[in-house]
Amino acid sequence: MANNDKENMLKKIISHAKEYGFVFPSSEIYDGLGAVYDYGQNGVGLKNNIKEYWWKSMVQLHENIVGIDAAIFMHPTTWKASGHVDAFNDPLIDNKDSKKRYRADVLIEEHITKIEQKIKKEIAKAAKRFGDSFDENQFRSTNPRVLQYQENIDAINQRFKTGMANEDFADLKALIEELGIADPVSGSKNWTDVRQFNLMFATELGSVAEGASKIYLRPETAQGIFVNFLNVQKTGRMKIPFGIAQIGKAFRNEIIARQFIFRMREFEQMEMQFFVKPGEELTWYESWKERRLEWHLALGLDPANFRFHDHLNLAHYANAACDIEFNFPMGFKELEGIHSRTDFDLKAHEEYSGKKLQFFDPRENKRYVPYVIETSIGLDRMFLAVLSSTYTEEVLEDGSERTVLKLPPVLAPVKVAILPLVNKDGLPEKSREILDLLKYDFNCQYDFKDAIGRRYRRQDAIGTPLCVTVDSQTMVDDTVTLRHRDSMEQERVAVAALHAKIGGLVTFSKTFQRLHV
RNA sequence: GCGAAAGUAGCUCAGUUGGUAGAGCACGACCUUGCCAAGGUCGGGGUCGCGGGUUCGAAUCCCGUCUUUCGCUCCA
Repeated sequence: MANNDKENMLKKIISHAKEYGFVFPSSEIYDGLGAVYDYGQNGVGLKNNIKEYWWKSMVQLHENIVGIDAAIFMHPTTWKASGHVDAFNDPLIDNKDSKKRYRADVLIEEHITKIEQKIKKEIAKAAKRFGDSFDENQFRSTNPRVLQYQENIDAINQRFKTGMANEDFADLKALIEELGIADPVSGSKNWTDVRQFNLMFATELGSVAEGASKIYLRPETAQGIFVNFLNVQKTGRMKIPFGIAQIGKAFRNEIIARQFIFRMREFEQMEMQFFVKPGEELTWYESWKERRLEWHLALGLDPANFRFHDHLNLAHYANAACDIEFNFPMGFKELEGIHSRTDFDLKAHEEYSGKKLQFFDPRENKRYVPYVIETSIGLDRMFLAVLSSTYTEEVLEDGSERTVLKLPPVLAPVKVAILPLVNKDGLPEKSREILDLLKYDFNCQYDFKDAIGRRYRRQDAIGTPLCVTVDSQTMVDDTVTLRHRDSMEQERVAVAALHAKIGGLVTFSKTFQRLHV
């Protein structure tokens, strides 16, 4: 029941997002493209505001954090150093009956091992029979059964290696079928095709004729920061501890990418790598954990929707790691990761590039590779978190319903709607005057169509926090009604006071004051 | 990739045993009017996901395919 409600909630949010121009399926007129989405006219506003909130809170509010914007393409060796090339190059095969997934190369290697065990058995038997006079090498080269086995192994091995080298997955599958390899769990021989599971999208740089080199679309933005560590540290005269922030796209060829914009093949990350003195990393790790949660809560989102999840199985590069999880419509899922990455990345880049990536500490007269605390938040996930937790269906006192996005005002794509009560008697002209007063500082929308109540509801649906309504009294005393989205309350405000009043409600300053920096 | 469900107008859906594709909302124009959606008149919009097959005739039956959602699986 609860699951059904949640499922329906996600569906409602998806259709609301589409209906009101927040998120569209990519290339929808061609039936869409799996796990790729486009942000619409309101979505881009919300997304940009989330970026701005993050960027300013990092770069503008911290003297020791600076930003960069690294290219999506990077030198191929980057991904060797980071471990991405080797870690994700496995040919995979699924058993259709047991639904288990295996590495095709491992299945074949295991099969070879089995044959080798048969040879060992033969040798053991013969050794028993011949006693001290037994010569293993001679036995191996003369015994017809062992020779047969060995020939078999050599044939398989050759075909296996050729198949792997040429990435001939069809032949690897044929080999598995010919050898009669069965699923170790179910005994089934009902296999799918062999597929390469490579998380990175590859393309060619330069012309093929000149010997094109394979380059990848970055699967994470972090490496762009690590390879620029020295550039930024030297040119910015940065002293440890300091951070480098970056917002940018990353690409992962997920086999299964689902759940709306939660897991996409093209997504955007907001990352900050904080470089610290070795030994101090865990203190900074704790500090950033708290500060990142604070950043979320400062928006006024319900604290019950957030929780920490500490990693028990740490990745090879980390000595502490946790997620900030958010209560999405699909349940609590990772929104942001905070990782103590040690000196793994910088050390790896030192090794592969041959360049020293170290910081010289003049006070201690010592040089060291800094340790790194990473905070990495998925922008699209943040977008979904904000959208899903602020989507509200309300029943009003008179029994009517309204759908309202209770977006934090700083994030709302439209800050103010300017609405002439009637489309005559000089009200449209007056409304446009007021629009000109506000539009340079706030994203405004002008709407004269339909009854005023309906126009309020339309603004509610896209999360506009404020509506300015121009009526006949405005023509007399130069005041307007200011209508508040969440309470639906109205107040009379002088046109001259409007700009300051709105500014106090929709700009970042108040939100920033809740941050400890 | 496996399994399940779905695909008809921008949205939500109806469409009888196979017989000329509909409604409400939304959208546009005009009229009326105005402080919390759904007054009036007129209008635009769909080769029913796509491709085959059966049939005199297919949105409807059959096969294939694509896409989406959910579960399994995966997620440095």
